[in-house]
Amino acid sequence: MSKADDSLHRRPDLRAARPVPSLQGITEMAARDRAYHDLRYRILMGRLAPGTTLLETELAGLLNLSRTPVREAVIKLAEEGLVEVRPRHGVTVKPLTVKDVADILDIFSALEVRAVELVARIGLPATEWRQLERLASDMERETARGDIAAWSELDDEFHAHIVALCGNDRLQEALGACWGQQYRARLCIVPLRPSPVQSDLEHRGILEALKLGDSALARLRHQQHRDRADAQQLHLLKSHLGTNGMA
Amino acid sequence: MSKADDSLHRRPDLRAARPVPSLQGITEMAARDRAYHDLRYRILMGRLAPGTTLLETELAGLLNLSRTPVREAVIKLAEEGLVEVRPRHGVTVKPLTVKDVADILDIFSALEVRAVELVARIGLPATEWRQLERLASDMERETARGDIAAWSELDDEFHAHIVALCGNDRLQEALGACWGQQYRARLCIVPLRPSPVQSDLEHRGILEALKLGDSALARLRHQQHRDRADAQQLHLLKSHLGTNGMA
DNA sequence: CTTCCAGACAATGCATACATTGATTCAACA
DNA sequence: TGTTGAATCAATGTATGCATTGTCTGGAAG
Repeated sequence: MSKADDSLHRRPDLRAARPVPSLQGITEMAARDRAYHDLRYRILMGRLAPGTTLLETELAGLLNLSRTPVREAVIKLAEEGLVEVRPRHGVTVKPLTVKDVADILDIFSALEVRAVELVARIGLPATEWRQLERLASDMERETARGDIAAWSELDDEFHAHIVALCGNDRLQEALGACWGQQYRARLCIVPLRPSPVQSDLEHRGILEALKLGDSALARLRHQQHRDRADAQQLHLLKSHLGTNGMA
Repeated sequence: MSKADDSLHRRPDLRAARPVPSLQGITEMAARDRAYHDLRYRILMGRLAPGTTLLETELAGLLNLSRTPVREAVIKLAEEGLVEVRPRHGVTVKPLTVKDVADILDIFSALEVRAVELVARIGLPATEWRQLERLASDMERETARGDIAAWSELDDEFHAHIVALCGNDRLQEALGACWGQQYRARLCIVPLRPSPVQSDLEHRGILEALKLGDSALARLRHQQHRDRADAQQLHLLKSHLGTNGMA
């Protein structure tokens, strides 16, 4: 049995829940994964703009690899919904329409609400609860300072941390995939966001429900949190970008 | 624009929601997809028993293909959770533990409830409603006749049909993946199932809520339906198979 | 007898070669 | 001038070859 296997079930693995781009230690990975992470990173960060079309050969050249691992990476990205492969036209970085984001958020929301419900049912270890409290406080501090970007990072971490405790690896992984898809949309509305006072309040409410172990309450509160936050996100997207494709 | 593209948004595509194994027209597919569908079929139908381990080369020989398309198919199956690849030990058909099934059903349930809610919100076209009514009636007939297998098929179709109307392709696709994963578990408890009178009643209730366009009611009823049905399925699995891996 | 090390072997991961097939262009005919 | 057809070309999908690397076995030493 490998080390990776048993470590998987001891501490919550944040990376699985938070596929926020990161390229550390990318050199020691297999070529296929390097290609995957590299391309994903470029797409999510906007360095590969939506609509960009490249041939498999060009991608291989770009990454200094042969077509085989690049191809496998591209297939994975396509299944994840980040690119589209049209058999003789190359792979295109998918633009996200508002409808796309709405669809993604629908899935994301349904899954995350369930995850929170599960966490409440399992019960939140004291250590984790303290960590989450700390994150909530940090967010409130950033709200006060008006640093929305920092707040947003912490928000990601907060949600991911809860999800990582749900005990359902598949659920966590599915959420990771959704996360990646909505990341670009999230990025581009960060500067437009109003002060997240309401979210901070709701986070406290969710934490309280989790601490109580009241799964129905946690479920309800998180559902409301997401409904409101998603509606806001969609509203911002719609009003500032029209309904066409975008980053 | 290709034919497949616009047809996708006209009529509900049941295949996407119902990845029930089927191998028709498999000869005219690309090798990669042939490999994928063929292997998936064999796994889901139990012709490749859980625990079976094969080398890439052996699989290629089995399907009369080279390693490349087989490899891509295997990667897809692995992402879907049906097989596990251990780098120098071959690919193993994953056994499903009760915990696995519980995890899968958790996701499935969360997503399907959301899908039903969406359908209620969108509104159910009269044509579709009539189709669903017909399916419900057919199920009731099978219940009366005591043909659980036939009932189960219809139940699949009923659920898939509703999901296909939710207007969220990604959601539908995600449900398809879950479906595949729980299929084996479902298969092996079919003969153990009690008469599904309760499900028939609940189906009527869901249809009613859908007809009314009451999304909250639809959501509630479907949630209850799934909770009960899933619990029953898990109970049957647990009591008749122990907690170890199985088909 | 058990454990550790070294060497051989074989499966995979990557690279590359090849064939298929669809797109594009140019020309001819209506 | 517009449309249709064929021919060429190039990108992908598949096959195969090669090198890396992990595993397993056998032997020796503690």
